[in-house]
Amino acid sequence: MKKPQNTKPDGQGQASAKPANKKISKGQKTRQQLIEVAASLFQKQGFHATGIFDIAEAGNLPKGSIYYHFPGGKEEIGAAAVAFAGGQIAEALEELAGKAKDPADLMTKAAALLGDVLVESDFQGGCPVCLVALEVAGKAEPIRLSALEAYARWQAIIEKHLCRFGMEKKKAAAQAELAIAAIEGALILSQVQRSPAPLRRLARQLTLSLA
Amino acid sequence: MKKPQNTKPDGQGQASAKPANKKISKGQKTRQQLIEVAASLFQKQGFHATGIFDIAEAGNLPKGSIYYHFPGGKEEIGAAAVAFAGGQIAEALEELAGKAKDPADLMTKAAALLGDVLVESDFQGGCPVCLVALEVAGKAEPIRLSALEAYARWQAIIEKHLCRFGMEKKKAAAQAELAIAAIEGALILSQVQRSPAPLRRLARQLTLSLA
DNA sequence: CACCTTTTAGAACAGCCGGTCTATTATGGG
DNA sequence: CCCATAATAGACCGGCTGTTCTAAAAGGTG
Repeated sequence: MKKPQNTKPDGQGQASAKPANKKISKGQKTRQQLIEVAASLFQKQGFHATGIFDIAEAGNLPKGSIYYHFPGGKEEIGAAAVAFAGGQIAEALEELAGKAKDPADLMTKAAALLGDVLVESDFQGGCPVCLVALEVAGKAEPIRLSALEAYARWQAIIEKHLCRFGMEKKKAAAQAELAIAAIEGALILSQVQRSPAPLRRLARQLTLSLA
Repeated sequence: MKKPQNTKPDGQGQASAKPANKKISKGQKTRQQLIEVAASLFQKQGFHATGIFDIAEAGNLPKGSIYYHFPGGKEEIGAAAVAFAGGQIAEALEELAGKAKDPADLMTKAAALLGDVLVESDFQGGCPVCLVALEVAGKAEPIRLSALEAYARWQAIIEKHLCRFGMEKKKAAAQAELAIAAIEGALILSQVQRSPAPLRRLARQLTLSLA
């Protein structure tokens, strides 16, 4: 985790002079693609087991070029990937929350979704936010912050949903936090057991405490 | 993860001929010590971020000697460390279960214990079982099995405790699984938030669903 | 087309990692 | 006290890692 500095694309570069942002300069597109493949790799293999080379290869780029898009190195990629993955899950959760007919339904559907992803990936696709955040705990603040935001957002979505079905705000917040923790934990159990059963059972059990 | 082979201490060596097991051959003691320091390092830094050298150093041994005690290399150390850490937590849990005046009390005390460990380690000491297991998911079966056993044991302890307080077996099993998942998840939230609050709130919330 | 910027290519590097090997030193039963 | 064995010491290796650097190509605007 050194501190390199390139002929910088400004990180999120808003202020280039001449041939700049009409829409999204090719570089931003490449950067986004790299974030996506990185998120996928981190989810399956974890942060430390995924090399810069792996990410570059998956993005069809020589590994040296990675540092053009991410001057901050692996840490910057990690933070971006966690933020992206967290956002993806938030979006999925929001969609489910919109369609669910009640909180119990939401829990069941969310657990089912995570279980499906897990099974389809041969139990490699757990929660990327959790895995990466724990791996670098205390060593990469930007990554922690990305994870923090992801969890807050998920919790807010569930909390809002609970409120919508008549739960008072205070209780909803606590229940939402329990739901996030329980699902996260059940995902781990499912991964370790190589079975979606824990996730399924948890949804049922969580539902009971919601009644 | 290669497959080395030494002039073997038989892994758990029961069958040496001449100068063998009166009590615990010094080697077994060293091995145990290595497992303990490895477990501690894995808990704080994770599996991949912890080098063989780190473990050797912490055990006051040159790194080459590690392979005398663990012919299976890092994977064997990992499996042993996870099993050990899992056992330690199980023992602590059993002690708490013995002293707790009811299930709610057990949850509260368990969460408090984990929270204390977390805070004292500057939020580096999460759950080693979870972290290591996720890091090597799909790549080191022995480690997965160690984690599996740990979770099963924890769950059994809680289940038994719930039964002791009058819950029917089936429901107790489901509640115990929820408790494990929720605590595990809350530990992650606490670590990411750098605050023991999630763990504390979860214990309260879990208690409600127990009533 | 000319020209400056953005972006990619790919080599190079120092350092570390897991693992192996052999020589040496403790250990402890006979 | 002897001697086989257990255990430690420490050098060594090939390979990989994150990172840096410079040169070339692509891109797009005037």
